[in-house]
Amino acid sequence: MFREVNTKINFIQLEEDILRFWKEQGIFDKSIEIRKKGPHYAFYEGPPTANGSPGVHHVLSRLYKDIVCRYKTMKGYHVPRKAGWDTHGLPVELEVESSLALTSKAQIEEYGVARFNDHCRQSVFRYIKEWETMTERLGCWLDMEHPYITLDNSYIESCWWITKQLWDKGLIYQGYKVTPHCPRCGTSLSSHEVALGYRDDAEDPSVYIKFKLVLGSIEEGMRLRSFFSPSCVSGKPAFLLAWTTTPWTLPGNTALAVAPRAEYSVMEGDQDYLILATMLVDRVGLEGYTELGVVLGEDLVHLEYEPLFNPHNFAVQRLDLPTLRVEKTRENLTYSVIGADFVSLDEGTGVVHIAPAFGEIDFDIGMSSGLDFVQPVNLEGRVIGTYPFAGKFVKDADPFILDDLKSRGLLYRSEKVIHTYPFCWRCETPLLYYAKQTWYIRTTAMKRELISGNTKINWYPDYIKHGRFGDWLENNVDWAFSRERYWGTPLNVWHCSSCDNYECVGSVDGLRAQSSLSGLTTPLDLHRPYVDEITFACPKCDGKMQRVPEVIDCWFDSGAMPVAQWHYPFENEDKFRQNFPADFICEAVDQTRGWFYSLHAISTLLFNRPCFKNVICLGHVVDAQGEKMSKSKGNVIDPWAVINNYGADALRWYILVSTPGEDNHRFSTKMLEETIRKLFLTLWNTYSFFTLYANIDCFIPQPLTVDSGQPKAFTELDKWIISELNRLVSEVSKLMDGYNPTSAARKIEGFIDNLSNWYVRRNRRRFWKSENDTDKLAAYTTLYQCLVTLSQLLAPFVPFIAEELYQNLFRSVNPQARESVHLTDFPIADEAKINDKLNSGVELAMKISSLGRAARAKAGIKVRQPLGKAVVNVGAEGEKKALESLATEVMEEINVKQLVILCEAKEQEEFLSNMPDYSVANDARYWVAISTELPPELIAEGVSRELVRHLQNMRRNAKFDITDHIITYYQTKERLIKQVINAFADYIKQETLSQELIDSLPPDGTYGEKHSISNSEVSLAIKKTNPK
RNA sequence: GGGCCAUUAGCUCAGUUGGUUAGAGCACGGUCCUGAUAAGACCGGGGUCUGUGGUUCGAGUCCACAAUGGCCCA
Repeated sequence: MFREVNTKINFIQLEEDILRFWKEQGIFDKSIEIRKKGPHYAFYEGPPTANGSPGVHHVLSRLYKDIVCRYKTMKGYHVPRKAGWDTHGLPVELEVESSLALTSKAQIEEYGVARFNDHCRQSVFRYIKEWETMTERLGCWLDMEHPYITLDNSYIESCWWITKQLWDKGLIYQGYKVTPHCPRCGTSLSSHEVALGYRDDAEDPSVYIKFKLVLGSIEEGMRLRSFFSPSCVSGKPAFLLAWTTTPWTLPGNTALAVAPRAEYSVMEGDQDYLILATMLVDRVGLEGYTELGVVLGEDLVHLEYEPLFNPHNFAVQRLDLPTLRVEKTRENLTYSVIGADFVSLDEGTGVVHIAPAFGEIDFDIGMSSGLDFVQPVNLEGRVIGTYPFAGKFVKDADPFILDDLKSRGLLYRSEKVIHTYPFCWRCETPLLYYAKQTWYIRTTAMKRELISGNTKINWYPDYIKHGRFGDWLENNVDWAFSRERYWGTPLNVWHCSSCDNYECVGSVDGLRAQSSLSGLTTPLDLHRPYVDEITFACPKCDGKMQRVPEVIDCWFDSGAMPVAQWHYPFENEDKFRQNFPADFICEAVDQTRGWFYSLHAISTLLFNRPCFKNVICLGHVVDAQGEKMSKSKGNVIDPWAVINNYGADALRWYILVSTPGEDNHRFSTKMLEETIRKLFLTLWNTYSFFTLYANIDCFIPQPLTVDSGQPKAFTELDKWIISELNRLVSEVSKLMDGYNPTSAARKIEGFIDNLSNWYVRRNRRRFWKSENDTDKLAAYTTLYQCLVTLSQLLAPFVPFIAEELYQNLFRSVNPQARESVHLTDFPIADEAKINDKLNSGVELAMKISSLGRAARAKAGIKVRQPLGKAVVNVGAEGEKKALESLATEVMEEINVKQLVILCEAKEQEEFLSNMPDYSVANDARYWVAISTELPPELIAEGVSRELVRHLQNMRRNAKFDITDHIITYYQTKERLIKQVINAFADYIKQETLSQELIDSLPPDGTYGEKHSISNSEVSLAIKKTNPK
């Protein structure tokens, strides 16, 4: 006997029970243990940043990982799933900063780095707990008891080993380069962090600045000379007109750039001359100026101009590039005009202000052209020196700078502009492009290997490979991987201030081996500030080696996980080898530049090979309107709310089925509810239907094949659904092997629809008929096999409901059954049972039935009223045969006594040209004609069916049990009804489980109703024969 | 500014190598069926397959350009 299954189901309760069962019996561990001898399938968990509660948008990748790993496990693979937590980084620091009300690095240091980092550690562990609870409740199996945690000493030590490897290969260098710098956080941002903070509506000054030409620098013979003939030299001054949106960079100006090939106009006004690109004269709009003449950009190159602010006058150093030597003070400092390809003639003036201290291009050209380097701003973004606006934050200094220039007649025009500008993604401070020393990994040295390694990776969807990721690799730049922060893996480089020697130490033992080591604490904590205390003797000069202040980018931490999760190479060499490279990883598309890249880069640099073979790249979960979910918009959906209302399976299935993985997932609770109705209730009702009747008949499942037992008992429909089942198994396996769970799940949904709405509906009679014959057994066996196989097919997707089906249907009656559906082998399709002809035959039968019903509806004849004949056309002999073998089904569906199938075109035409009492419905290929003749015997039969229907409804209204036998009383004046009851007595009795049909007043204690059938009144009453 | 992806019914999505009248679910109106079903069936309204050009005997599908949205990069 199967446990009784209520048609009303509380999925929440069910899931919690199953969670308990898994936990108590250690099913997850067993699922890995029993596959130990199977082929290994390596999975890498992309560590979630433990810096916030998980939202429904985090569920997506958790889910896909779980589905694939569960599937592979059932396919016989050994799939350990080590959890991981990304615990370092600026986001953690920011959260702690705000909780401690600290607002700057100075305040953190005052507060104490040790205490500060302690808070970071605690904050992280609080969130990890939340993530664990959520993961478990979702039914995502992950070994969270043995996770890798990036803050562990062992993890850090492995990171150190990696940097040491790269150091030894000469792939790490300290560069003086421009990086996007957050003056508030006091650190550089990686390009992916910068990308998070672009704002399209940033308002900035848009100013035109006049740079005074040194007319004496116009040499004899230059074209320009003709415009500034001796008379002019003593007269009006000449200016180059430049445009900028960052006035605060002007004190750092050390050159102006022009496009050598472009034409520049010399414009004459009352007071002065202005020079700018001819193409842009109209755009700039020079009122009161007339064009004096045109020269080429190259004619301007090498001209000298006066700096707006001579740094020497404001106590700011002037350095030489590329040597960075301090230049001597010069009173009459002038700078040169240079020619450059990048000068755009789309906006501005065609004269570009160059400040190598700010801006990547500026710095690069400074390096290559040997410009001066003037840095008038410190790392907090404040102006230094003795400028009138010194001490101000750069953006606040802008108006003062402009006032200053205006008072000196150097500001041509000042406007505002709305444009795109990057802001710090966490604290919204405007980023400054700032030249400073940073540690780099020379990824460009391995660019070719990065690209060729990528060709060996299977991307899902595949266009990421050559699109987003491929492009990213093609445009690879060195990885700025140091951060001037506190909570991170400390950069393991020590510096000797005496002889400027740098040493990279790749392990704790490596430190211990240094002479005169001091500061290594017990217990060991490799974080700041403790690690900063570690000093040792310089092997070159015996000076004191001190660690550099930087920590490592946390993307480096996560990218190091293939190595560091095992504390390789210090231990676990076997584990590392076994799990490298990964067979499968999966994250959202934003990780192309994040984790996907850091994994690939580190692996390529270390081992010259990719470290993952297959990667699913998911879209994002957005709200029902397609908007990104974010705390600030307030449209984040709490996964707990969804789970507590609908259950984890519902959430899983909805996310999976509603949208293909790579697309954005619009999350709508309304659609989720629809999903539940569509799949879960259909499946559940089929399941409950089966157990209900199987228990009534004491069905004991026999060997589960269609051809065992009594082959002749299996009907066409049995064979059909088994054929469909095997086709489903085959398709689902193929799709899953191709990492496409969404399509796989949709196939299952289609099958369940067929099973419930065609197989079960068409076969109901076989289940409730009274004889316990082989036909009935065949029906049970077939449905049983479908449900048991479904439980296995569904297991990776909706592990809870799958477990319920399996436990009740299979394990309860099989003492040897595996303890859980998740310990079973994924079904293998029996290709021999897939009968394509039969499949398309049934499809045709469905089509014809549907047209038949349409034809009846047109004629206005209820389906319950039997009709004589239906005539259909088919295109080919094969179709005719297929339909003939399913004629009974079609005839029952459309309730006709005879089905005529016309195949020959001639027959069809003949029939169509001469059919008096038929109603026809058609589609592009087929038509179905139904005879509308109603002879008395058919009307009588129709009445009998009306009677049966009313009696059935009465049974239900009277709350009789489905197996209760009854006695039926009737009273009517109509002869028709009486005749029908007599003529169809056996039929009525059988259908309604009536032992007798008595023409009399009902006795007391019966349930009665009055009905009108074809305008004939009848009173009916029913009574159980053996009321309890 | 550049790249990738998407755009099919009111909504959510299918649509195979180009080939009959472009489909499904939800929602709406009507009818029917039903002792598993909160389900299902049939009919109806609802489509310029985002637009414009091109290739082709034939384009939702291939190509180019454009628009809108999303993501990524600057």
